[in-house]
Amino acid sequence: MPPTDPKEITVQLSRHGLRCTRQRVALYEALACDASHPTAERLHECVRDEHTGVSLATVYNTLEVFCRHGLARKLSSPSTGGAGAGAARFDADVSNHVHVRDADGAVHDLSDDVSQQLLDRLPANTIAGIERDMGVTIDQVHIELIAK
Amino acid sequence: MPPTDPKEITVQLSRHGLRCTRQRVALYEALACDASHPTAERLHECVRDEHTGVSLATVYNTLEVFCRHGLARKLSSPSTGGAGAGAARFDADVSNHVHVRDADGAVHDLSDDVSQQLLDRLPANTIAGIERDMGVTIDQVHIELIAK
DNA sequence: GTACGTGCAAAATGTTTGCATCATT
DNA sequence: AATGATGCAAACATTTTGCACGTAC
Repeated sequence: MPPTDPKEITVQLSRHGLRCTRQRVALYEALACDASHPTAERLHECVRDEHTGVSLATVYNTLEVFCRHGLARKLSSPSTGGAGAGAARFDADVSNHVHVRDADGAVHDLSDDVSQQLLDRLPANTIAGIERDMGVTIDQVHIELIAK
Repeated sequence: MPPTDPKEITVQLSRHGLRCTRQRVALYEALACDASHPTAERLHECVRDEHTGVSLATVYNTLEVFCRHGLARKLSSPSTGGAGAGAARFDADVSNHVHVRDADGAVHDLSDDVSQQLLDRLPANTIAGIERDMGVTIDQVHIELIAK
């Protein structure tokens, strides 16, 4: 669970060697408080009201910084069924958890315990075999359930 | 396994009520023969050489048609780690299979049997519980292994 | 004081649409 | 012949970048 308290957010940013600006704290707070996996545009709307205003470019740049430091995650974009890309969605919860995409394309989190129920079932030896065969190291496992 | 033979492709298009144009057959063939989950741009390069040329707009439009008819699937876009979007990637294999995204962002398929080993482990009763609790019907399960 | 963050606007990238023309059925 | 597909160019949406200014450290 990511911190939603400005003080804790400040601590977390400092710990990663990031400067604690009003904008960054506000942006992180908006992201952490919004369970709907907001787009950059949506976050921009949230943080521009309060404070002196944050530009959309800064929202994008700062989200990239957050992602690079493991403070946020960019979700794969909605498969609209068509070829459209749509806007990227972001999540302050970087723990391994399972997503459910409903028929409208909205993404919901599964609770931690249900996520674990699914993730725990993946056999470690099969994963190890994949790592060996492909010469990679598996870092994360993404599971997404698609509703129709 | 999607058909790669022009004759079979023609049959498949007809079966879905789609017209069999040179461009569509060429595009489907290029998609089915390319295991690297090509982007629209990449497919455009493949099919423009042969034949009289295909425009990029037609590639996008046709891919959308394929997706709508269940003949192709659009993959969720690469999580570059940054905030960048990148181009959508497409796959003619619409069966449930597992993807491995390597450190460079390239997407590889797992073989059918290994995919099944992973997918079969997901407990049906947990899925059923999710469907009940969220009021949805799970249509597909996407698993993606992210390498670092 | 310095190095880094921000805002703005412009560019780069990726995708969709309108419309005239052409080809499959 | 009629319906639907295509090509082109232009519109559109999303994301990134360059540069001048401001601010946390």
